[in-house]
Parts: sequence; C-alpha cells; structure tokens
Amino acid sequence: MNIKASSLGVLLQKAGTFTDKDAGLLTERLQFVELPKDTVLLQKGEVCSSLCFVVSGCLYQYNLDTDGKTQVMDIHIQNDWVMNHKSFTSRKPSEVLIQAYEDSEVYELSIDAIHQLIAQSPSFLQMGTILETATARIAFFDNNSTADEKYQFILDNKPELLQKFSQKIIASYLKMTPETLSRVRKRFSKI
Amino acid sequence: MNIKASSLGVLLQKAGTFTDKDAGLLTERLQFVELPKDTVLLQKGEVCSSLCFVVSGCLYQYNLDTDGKTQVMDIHIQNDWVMNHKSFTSRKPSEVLIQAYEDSEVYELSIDAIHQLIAQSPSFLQMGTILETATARIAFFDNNSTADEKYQFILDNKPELLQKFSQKIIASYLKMTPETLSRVRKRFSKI
DNA sequence: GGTCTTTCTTGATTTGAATCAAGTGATGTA
DNA sequence: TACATCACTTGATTCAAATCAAGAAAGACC
Repeated sequence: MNIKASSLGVLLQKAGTFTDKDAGLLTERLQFVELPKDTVLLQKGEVCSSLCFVVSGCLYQYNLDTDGKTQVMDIHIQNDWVMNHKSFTSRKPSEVLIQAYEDSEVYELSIDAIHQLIAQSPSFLQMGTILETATARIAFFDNNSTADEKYQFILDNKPELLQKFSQKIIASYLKMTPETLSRVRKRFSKI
Repeated sequence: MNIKASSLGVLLQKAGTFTDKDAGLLTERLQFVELPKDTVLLQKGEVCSSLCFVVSGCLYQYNLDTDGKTQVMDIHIQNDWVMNHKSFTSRKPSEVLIQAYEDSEVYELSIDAIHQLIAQSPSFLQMGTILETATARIAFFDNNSTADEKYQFILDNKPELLQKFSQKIIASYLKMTPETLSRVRKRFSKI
C-alpha cells in the first residue's frame, strides 16, 4: 500500500464514521493535489472554500504584521486537515495566507462537494467536527500559558512539528521569541 | 416613548435591516424578561439556546477556575446581545455561567423562534452577524496586548463598562490583576 | 574553495506585570 | 456603635519573557 492509499484510510477515519458506500462517495469527491515548496494554497484576501487533508509534507498559515514580520497562525503536518477556519465558516476573505513549507501532497475537498455529499447522505454532517478540532489548539497559545507550558503542549500533542519546522517558525507559532524557545528547549533537554 | 419601546428600535437595528412586516414578525417572537440582580440566565452545563438583548442593567459571564477564583469571560450592557457563543453555536453544554450583575431587563429570542423566522423569511439569516460581533471583542484580550492597550480598547469601545462594573470584575475581564488595573487608571488619569 | 546569509545559542540587561504587603475608605451588619 | 468585610490604592519585590548583543554552526550561492 502506498502512502497515498494509506493516507486515504486515515482521512476517512478523521472525517467521521461512514458506511462503505458513503466512504466511496467521499473518496470520489477528493482531488489529489501536489504542492511544491512555497506554493500558496490560499492567498490573503481569498475566501477559503475547501478543506485539504495533508498526505505528505507540511504547510503553515501566517500573515505579515505592520513591521513586516511574519506571524505564524497555524501549522499543519501529515494527516491534518488544513483550512482557514475563520474564512471558511464566515465565507469572508482570509486575513492570512496558507503556504506549503516543503513539497507537499494533499487531498482537496471543496465546500460545494461537501454540500452535495450532505445532500446525498446526512451522515456527512459529521464532518462538522473537523472544524471544531481546528479551533481548540489555536486558542491554547493565546491563553496565559507560560513558555514552558506551550512547549509541553507541542511535545504532548504534535512533537513531529519540531522536526519539520525551523525554530523561528515554531517560536512565532507559540507566540514567543526564538531566543525564548531556545532557552525552553535547553531547560527541557536537561530534565 | 419608554425605555422598553426605544430599546426595541435599537434591537431591530442591531439585528439587521428588515421590512416593517419582518420587523413585526420578529417583535412578536420576543419575550420580555426581568432578571433581578444575581439571577442566573444560563447555568454552567446548560446548552445556550437563546439570544437576549439587554434593555437595562448589565450581565456577565464567568467561570470558577481551579483555585475558586472567578474568571470573567464576557460582559454585557444595555443594547448588547447576550449569549454564550460557543455553547450556542456548538449546541454543547456551556462551560461558563451567565448572571445578572444588577437588576436587568432583556428581550429573549429562542433559537427555535429564530429558525421559524428564517423559515418565514430568509431575511432573518442576517441575524447570523450577531454571532460574529461577539467573537471579535473577546479575542482582543487574549492577544499579546499590553495592559494599557487593553484599557484603551475599553475606553474606545465601551467606556460605559467602567461605570457599571467593579474594577475587580473589569480587571478579570481584561486578564490583569486589580492592582495592575489600578495603576493603568492612574497612568491614564495623568495624561 | 570562500564569502554571505540565516539559524541557533548564550549571556547581560530591561521591562511589564504579578505577587507580596500594608493602609485607606466604604459598606454592611450584628 | 463597633466590628468585619470588601474595594481600591500604593509601594517594594520578584519573575518571566523581551530585547540587545555577540558568537558559533549550518546552508546557500558565486
């Protein structure tokens, strides 16, 4: 079984619980897309009108603040669903940009396809949960957590991130400076 | 024109733009409710299944953290729409409690009423915007803003809050200690 | 190969806010 | 009235993280 096919299994799992027939309907709607490094998946100002499931590679969402510094808003690796939650749900232009951080492959599912699937079978309403999981994680880093707690959260939930992205990107994602992240890592390595 | 009637005008304004007929339909669905001080409008664990428009008085949302301290999550004064956004949209039990901070009066509109209104006229879909405005404000205080910026935000957007609530409540809402709020106020009063 | 840039680390210093602590005034109540 | 409690202020201290600064390591490009 190649990576593409095994990813499909995880995708179905992460979308809900479906009959074989529904799984088939969903699979038909997916579009396999290759994204070379730095490809922009969603441009700032565009409305996010699809979900993408990461088969390989990794992507990130960011925007440029007033000083021209990049602020990383979200990070996605294998088996994650990628979207700009705010734009997707509000149908308004995205304030951030989604870009491939390295060569990546995704399965894309358009919002229209989802609507059509729901019309075919209400079991596809389950897919709403994909949206919910996206919000919880992001909220954590905004909260009054300490630098150590934020890092621990990554270790507990997505340690693979640390292999994939530069510390500059991770630090921005965790809302701390690269220097602070470096010191947190040093502290953790001693324990 | 009494306060109740004039509030109704603001309510209609803040709900969208309606024909006289639709405004009438909406008005019929509203229920006027009096909430004596400390009345619990939404209990923790309950699903939030209505919107309330504040005619008079004020309310706040909070929960008790592990140390038993109250964490104020949101604050509502005259002409605000009150709801627990997360519970309302997810249809899951609320993690916080909504309570009248002083004697208050509200117009209540149940989610069922909204659905029925939408069935009668699609113009009621506009009311979705009520939900959106609720999220933006809350997000601000989580961000990496300084104590001064948070206070300035209140001054710019809802200075009336400062008259209505104790500084302990406001400090909690702004995610700072009462001591810090006191110092911020001193700083602002000098300028 | 050698230069240039970027990433990461480490140290010194500064800063903003929390915490600790004490005191004042206001409100409630036995 | 006297006492207790609560709200607010102010000062001293501590603390976590940002900033400033410099150097080491790793890539990128000619």
